[in-house]
Amino acid sequence: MTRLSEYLLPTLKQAPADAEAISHKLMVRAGLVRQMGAGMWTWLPAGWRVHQKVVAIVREEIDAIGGREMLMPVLQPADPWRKTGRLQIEELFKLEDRKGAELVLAMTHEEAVTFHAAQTIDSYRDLPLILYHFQVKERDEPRPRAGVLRTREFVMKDSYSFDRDQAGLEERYALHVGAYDRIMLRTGLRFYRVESDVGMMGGLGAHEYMAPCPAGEDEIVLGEGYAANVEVARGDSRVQCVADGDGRERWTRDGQALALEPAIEIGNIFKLGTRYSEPLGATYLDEHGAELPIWMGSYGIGPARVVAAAVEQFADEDGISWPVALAPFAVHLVALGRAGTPERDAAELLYAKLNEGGVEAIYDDRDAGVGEKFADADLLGCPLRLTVGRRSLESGEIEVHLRRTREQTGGLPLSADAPTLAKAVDELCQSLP
RNA sequence: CGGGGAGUGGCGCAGUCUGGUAGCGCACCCGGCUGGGGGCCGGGCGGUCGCAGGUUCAAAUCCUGUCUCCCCGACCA
Repeated sequence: MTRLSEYLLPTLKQAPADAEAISHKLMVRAGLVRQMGAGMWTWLPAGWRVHQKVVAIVREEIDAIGGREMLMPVLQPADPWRKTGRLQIEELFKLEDRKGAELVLAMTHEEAVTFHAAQTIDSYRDLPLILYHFQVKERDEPRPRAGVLRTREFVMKDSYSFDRDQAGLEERYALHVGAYDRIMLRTGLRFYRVESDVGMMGGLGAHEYMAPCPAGEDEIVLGEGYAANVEVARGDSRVQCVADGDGRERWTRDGQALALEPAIEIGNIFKLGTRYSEPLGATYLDEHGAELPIWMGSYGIGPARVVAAAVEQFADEDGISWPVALAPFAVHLVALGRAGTPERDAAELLYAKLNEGGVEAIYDDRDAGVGEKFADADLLGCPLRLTVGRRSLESGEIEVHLRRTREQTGGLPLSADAPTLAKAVDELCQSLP
């Protein structure tokens, strides 16, 4: 039951002056998030619903490949970080407790999960295994930016795979590629899976999931059947990059023109190998009693970035236009007329029926003008807007407006019962991107 | 970390150059009208001007220090 009159949706006519990125402006204007400090953001009720939509999709797909959800702490002893050599990373928050013991705020959870793997995995019989959690990450970013896109604290789904050898790791990695592909497809985002630099993480391979959008921090190179991040493309012998007269770069692959697009990284997957299991002593005994290091993989996805990328990709001049899978509500019901009027009574009845039918709806029952209500509905960006006013009473129909296309579809009968309404809404949603 | 910009009511801004005790729009509260795209009229509430120190009879305004935030770049395990 979500009546706007009893909700917290602080929409704004003007964006904060210091906001630059589309997602930053719109997410604040639509009442989804508010800032507390540099790189520190609060998710307000409607924004958190969207975030949780992403979380639910991710959870389903990681569960489907056999992931086991758990929860590890953010506050951790410094020791494992010292052992893996990551204690001196500048982005790592370090602190002491009252006794002077060294602690860190985890920026990711390889140390923690490997620490526990060392404790609890003893035999080849315990493998393979996929563990994951949704947990806050803390990073002392030199420069947080663009609203929720680059923050110092954010929730991440990170999963970790454990195998007895490299072949097993390849299998677990392939399972994650499949899960990540399905996750991204389900969100409705436009995305690319690109090979990425393995950097200092070890040379076994990595991919990034990139969502093209104007606020993107990275650049990807795109062609027919080809997508790579810039670093990888530069190392590809078939790819050529020449500067033209204006100092701009022209990319080609086998002579075919490639496009350069800004994108944000919404997920990444790494083959870690024994990078963490060796220093932390995560080993198992094989059939012959030999002690061997566990082969690991690490797989991250940032729901907040998925949300921001969706805003960036589908926004228009009036506000957000969510993909159905991420929308805070499927339906934004607008009631016209004051409380006590017949049209308002009809809206109330419709709202009750939507709830009864299990439709996720936000109901604008405020005593506000039409313009304000429609403007807020456009801003918030729910895929379907249903309007009940005098016209509805005359025609006997609820007006249906599609946010993405601004299409006014044939009305639904006001007299429809709850199951019929739910079915109609569901069918409409399925026809939408 | 380098470069640039900004801190005045919840949001957007003016006032600072040329010191005289804070103003506008929106939002909010009350009353009335209106009711299909941020509507209208009237009446209100709310800010020791980021913080600290200094100069002065007097500081949002001048001086010094400091904190915070934003943008570009570097960075981004």
